Amino acid sequence: MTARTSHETAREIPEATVARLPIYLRALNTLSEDGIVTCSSEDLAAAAGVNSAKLRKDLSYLGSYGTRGVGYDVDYLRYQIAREIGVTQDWPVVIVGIGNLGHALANYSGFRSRGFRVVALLDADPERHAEIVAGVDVRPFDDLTQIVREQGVAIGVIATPAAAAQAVADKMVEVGITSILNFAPTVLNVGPGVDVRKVDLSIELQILAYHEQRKAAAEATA
Amino acid sequence: MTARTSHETAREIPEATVARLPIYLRALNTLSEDGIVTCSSEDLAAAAGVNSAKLRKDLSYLGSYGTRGVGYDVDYLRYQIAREIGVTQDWPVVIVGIGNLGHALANYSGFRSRGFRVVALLDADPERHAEIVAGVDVRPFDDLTQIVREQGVAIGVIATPAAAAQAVADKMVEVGITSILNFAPTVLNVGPGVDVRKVDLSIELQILAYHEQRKAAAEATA
DNA sequence: GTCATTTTGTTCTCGCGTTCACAAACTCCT
DNA sequence: AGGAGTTTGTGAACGCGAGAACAAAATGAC
Repeated sequence: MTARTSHETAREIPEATVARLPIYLRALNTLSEDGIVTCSSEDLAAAAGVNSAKLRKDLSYLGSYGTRGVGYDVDYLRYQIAREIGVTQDWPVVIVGIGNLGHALANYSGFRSRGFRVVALLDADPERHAEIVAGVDVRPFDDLTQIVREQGVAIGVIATPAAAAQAVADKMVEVGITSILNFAPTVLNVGPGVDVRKVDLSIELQILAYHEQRKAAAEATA
Repeated sequence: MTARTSHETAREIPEATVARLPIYLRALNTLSEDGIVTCSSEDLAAAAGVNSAKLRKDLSYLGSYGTRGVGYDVDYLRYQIAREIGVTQDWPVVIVGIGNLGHALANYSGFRSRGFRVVALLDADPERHAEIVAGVDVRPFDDLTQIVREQGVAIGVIATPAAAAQAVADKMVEVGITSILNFAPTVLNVGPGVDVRKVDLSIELQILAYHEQRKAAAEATA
C-alpha cells in the first residue's frame, strides 16, 4: 500500500505545497501579462505573498525548473505548474443548486480561464428549469446521472441549502463524481476515494470575529 | 512581548483550534434543534466530522466544560464556544462590490443568524446605487469612511474584481477596518494588525483537479 | 581562464498540530 | 457503600511544515 511502483512522477507533493501552487500560477500569469520574462524566487514570492525560501522549497518538489544565478523563466515555470496541477487539461464541472450563490458561481469567469468548464446547472426546483444562466440552461437534478456519464464529469459543486447537501453529495458519489466542492454550511460524509473541499463564509467570519475580539481585549488591558 | 499580563482569559488558543470552533458550534446548534440535551465527545466529533481526541483537546483549551462519565451539556457548551469566538455580540459588516457574488453574500442568511449584521453595501459603479439588495440600499464606495466611523465597523468583505481589491483593502485599513474577508482572486498586502482571510473558488477547484489527476494516474498504473 | 556575484536547491533545526493512551472523575446498579 | 462501566481531560510521542543557512551552479567582468 505504501510502495509506489509507478515509474514516473510518483513524487509525493505535500498537501501544503499543493494548496499554494495555484497561487504561484496566478502570480506567474500576472507577471507574464506584464511582459516579464524572467523572475527570481524573491520576485515571485513577493507577488504570491509568501517567503522566498518556502517558494523555492515548494518548487523543488516539482523538479528543477530554475537556473542558479538567473531565476525562473516565467512562461516555462507557468506551464510546468499548470501541468502538475492538471489545469492544462479540460475539467467538466456540474453545479447543483442555482440560487443566489449558484448564479454567482455559474457566472464566475475564473472558471473557464482555468480549464474548468461548466457543463450543467442542476436544481431540484422545477420553477428554475426555464432559466438560462451564463449560457447554460438549468436542468432537473435527476439529469445528473446522464450528464455525468455522457460528459465524464469528475468534479461537482454543491451550492444548495444545507438541508439538501448530503443527499446531493450521496447522489454525486453514486454516479461517479470523486471530487466535491461544497458551499453548503454542513459537514459532508462521503466514502473513501472522494475528495471534499468546503468553502464556508460563516466560518471565515467567525474566525475573524475571534481575532477581532482578542484585539479589542488586548486594547482594553493595554 | 511574550509576557501576557492580562489577568483573565489570556490562554492562547491555537489557530487550528480556532478554525474548528465554528464547526463545533454549528454541530451543537443542529443537535440542540434535534432536542438533544447531552452529548459525548464521540457524538459531537462525529457530527463535526473530526476525531474525538482532537475535539476533546480543542475544547480543553477553552476550559473544562464537560462532565466525566457523562459528556457535554449541549446548550451550555454551545454558549461557551459562542462566547469564546465572540458571536454572542453584534458584528457590523460592510460588503464592497455588489456584483453577482456581492448579491449572494448580501442575501446569505447565515450572516444574521450568527451575530453578523450587514450595515452597508458599497459599489463604485453609480448605476448600482439605485438598487436595494436584501433590504439594504447600495451606496457609493466613498461613503465607507462615514459608515465605518458611525457604525464602528471592524469587519469588511471584498467582493470586487481582482483589479480593484487592493485599493479597496487600502481604503478599508485607512479608515480603521482591522479584519478583511477577501473573495477577489488576488493577494492582498496589508499592514500588521490587520487580519485577512481569503476565499478563492478557483484555487479550491485547482486543488481538487490536482488530486483528481493523481487518482486518474494511479488508476492507469494499477 | 579565473574570480566575484547572484540565485537556486537542499539540509537541518525548530515548533506546531495530531493522535494515542491512560489516569481522574462521574454515574448507576446492587 | 462499593464496584463496574463510562467518558473527560491531558501527558507524551510522532510527523509535517516553516524558515534559516549554506553549498552548488550559473553568469559576467577582466
